[in-house]
Parts: sequence; structure tokens; C-alpha cells
Amino acid sequence: MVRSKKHYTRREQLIDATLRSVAERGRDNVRIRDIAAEAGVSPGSVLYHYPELSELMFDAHRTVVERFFRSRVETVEARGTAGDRLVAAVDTGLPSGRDDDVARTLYEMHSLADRSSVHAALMTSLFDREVGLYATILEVGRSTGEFTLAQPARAGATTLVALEDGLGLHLLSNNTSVDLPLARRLMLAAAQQATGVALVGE
Amino acid sequence: MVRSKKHYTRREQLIDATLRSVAERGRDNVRIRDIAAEAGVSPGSVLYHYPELSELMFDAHRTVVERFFRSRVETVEARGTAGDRLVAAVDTGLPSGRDDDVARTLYEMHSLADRSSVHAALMTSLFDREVGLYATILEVGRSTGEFTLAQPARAGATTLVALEDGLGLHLLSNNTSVDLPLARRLMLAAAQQATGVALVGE
DNA sequence: CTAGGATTTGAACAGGAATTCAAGTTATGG
DNA sequence: CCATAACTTGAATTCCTGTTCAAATCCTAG
Repeated sequence: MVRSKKHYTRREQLIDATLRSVAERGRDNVRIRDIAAEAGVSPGSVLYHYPELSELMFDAHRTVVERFFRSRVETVEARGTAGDRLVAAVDTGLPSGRDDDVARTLYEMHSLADRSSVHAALMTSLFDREVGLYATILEVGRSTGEFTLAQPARAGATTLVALEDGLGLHLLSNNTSVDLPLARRLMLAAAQQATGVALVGE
Repeated sequence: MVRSKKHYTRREQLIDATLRSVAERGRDNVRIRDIAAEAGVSPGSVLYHYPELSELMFDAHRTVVERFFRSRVETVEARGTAGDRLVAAVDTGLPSGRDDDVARTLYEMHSLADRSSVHAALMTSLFDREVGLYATILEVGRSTGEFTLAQPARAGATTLVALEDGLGLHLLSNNTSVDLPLARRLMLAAAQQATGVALVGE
């Protein structure tokens, strides 16, 4: 029997189970048993498909990065003007709350980058693509005359991504001095300073 | 024998040993043995002084927060003009590199805030004080006419703190697209936009 | 329908770490 | 200097988790 289609399906199930487990229990508290239970299989089966647990973690990280960025791009590109796209980028970049599983999982996974270069590469690649997303919006806005950039598009874009990461960190960490409305206001103010345009939320 | 002075000394030794261990091995990889070895005592002794390990982690977190903020304030207040103070705030707020143990430990500890409200409170208190530090600098600069604030001092200060946290996160996580010179440039550019003044590094 | 490889299971095993604790050592008040 | 309580130790114990594996089951090519 050739490696069946089901084999890949199972791996995907395990990745999803891992993501749910991480969101639920926190990355360092996830046991193989949790993943197995979440996927509805036995612990031995997890090891069968992923002899290296680190590979499962990596696949889970990669998956959540892809999902997050893809969804972000889709939402942004559904908007018309550069101003609207910028607001959409801001809104999709901040965690919607403590119950935002994708954002929470993304941060949990990113903290693996400290000690693992493959996870660091994943984090860097997401960062670069997010910077690219913002930079494109800024460039387009400038070329149409909609924006007047305060600094080069790439620098402004990098600042916005880093700012949203910092705000996201505090939003997800129970910092009671930062809530979503405040974070959004600060992001829009920063975007406004970067573009010279007053941005209004939807 | 009343609880001796040595008792408190030992607890401080254990806190320092914990901080060293966390910096060295990462928070989730720290074993009681490591702390004991680092402090030069037996594992049993650690438990004697800290029956609850979580309390030791909390004390260690509190200690590193205090040290970090105190040192930051001292450096900033040694400067004369508001502009110089702002630059000093930026320079003390970014991790100096991957080997910046205080910054690394601070981030490791902060990630406990996800699941623990006492750690979240600690993180919030540091955040608030950092915002206060920046806000004071901005206010003073405005009152002397040195700065022209683009938005209320508190909002600008909060943005700067969140931005430096976001940049710090990437600096410490091996994001190869962000290095210290870039982070510093972006921070100074943001500070410049907030104050209307061109800030030059030392 | 069937043979044989793929997959799954769950019990047994192994290892590492926290925790306990009885015994020994140290420090201090009187 | 003594009595007593604080402190320390390290070996024994317990707990938890990953890992192995032989047996059972499932799938699919032919």
C-alpha cells in the first residue's frame, strides 16, 4: 500500500489538534496526550505520523502563519482605496480579544523563535510579508496622491508592523492598560502620521 | 531562632539564581536543580525557602522589572534636555542584543502573563511606568517649547512604549530582518514624528 | 476476495524531574 | 557553652510524560 491520501489527512488533523491544544493550554503545557485526545486518536498514533514532535510543532506554526497572513491579505484586497486598505490592515493585524485563538497561537508559536532557528525563519518570513503588505498600501497611496508619506514606505511599514506586534503582545497578555479600542486608535494615529491622511474606521 | 537575616539573603540568592537560569536556559527549561546549582545549594533547600515555585518565579519577575526600570530612569534623568532624555529613553528601552540578559529575562517572564494574573499585573505596572516616563519627557519638552506634540503626551508615550516592545520582541527572537541599528532608527523617527524635533543619537 | 503493507491501539517501559523526609549541621538567644 | 530552632542535605519516593512495541485492525492493489 502506497502512502495513502489518508496519511496526509491525518497529519493535517494532528496539526489542527496541535493548534487547538496550544490555544487551550499554552505551548509548553501541551502533552502528546492532549494532541491525541484533541484529534481523537491514541498517543502512539501521533508518534507514528510525527516521530519528531518538533516537526509537528513546526508544521503547526507554519500552518497558523499561512492561515493568518492569507486571511489578512484577502480582507485587505477586498477594499478599494489605499485608505480603506490601510484601515483593513490595521483591523486584521490586532488580536480581536483574548479569545482570538489564531492570534494567541501565533504568539505562542513565535516564542519558539528564541531557541529555534527554523521557527525564527518562520517568524521573520511573516514579518517580512506583513511589512510588504503595509509597504504596498503606502506606495500605492503615494502614487495615486492619496497619501503623503512622512518617511520611505518600507520604514513606515516596518514601524506599523512592529507597533501592532507590540500592541498585540499587550492585548494578549492581560495588560489591563491596553484594550482593543485604545490599540486601534493608536494604530490609526500612527498610520495617519505616516500618510498625512485622517483615517476613519468603518 | 527567629527567622534570621540569612533567610532573606538566601531568598535573594535564589531569585538571582533563578534569573540567571532563566536567561541561560529559557523559562520553561529551568529545573529546580538548575536554580539550586546556580545558587550553590541543594534542590531541597530551594523548596525549603520557596515551597511554591510559582512564588519564586513571581519574585524573580518582580526583581527584574524593578531593576530594569530603575536603571532606565537613572540613565534618563542623568540627561539634561528633553531631547537628550528622549534619546536616552529610546536607547535604554531596546535590548542591546541577543546577549542582553535583563531584556531577555524580562520577555521570558512577561510571557507568564498569558496565564497568570499576578504576572500580568507586574507587566502592566512596568508598562504604565514606562508610559509615564515617556509622557513626562514629552510634557516637559512641550512646556519648554522644545517639542511640538503631534498628539496628547500620553497617547504618544503609549505608542512609543508599544513600538519599542514590538521591536524588542523581534530583536530577541532572531528576526533577521530587524537589527538594533534599524530598530533604533525607527524609534527615533517615531519620536521625531511625535515631537516635531529631529533627534540625533550621541 | 485476499494478501500484505499501512495504521492504530493501549499496555508496558524508561527517564527525568518534583517532592518528601529523616538525619545531620549551623546559627543564635540566653 | 548549651539548648533549640533554623537550615541543609541527598537519597528515596512519587509522579508525570514520552517512547516502544507486539498485536489487532484497516485499506487497497491486484
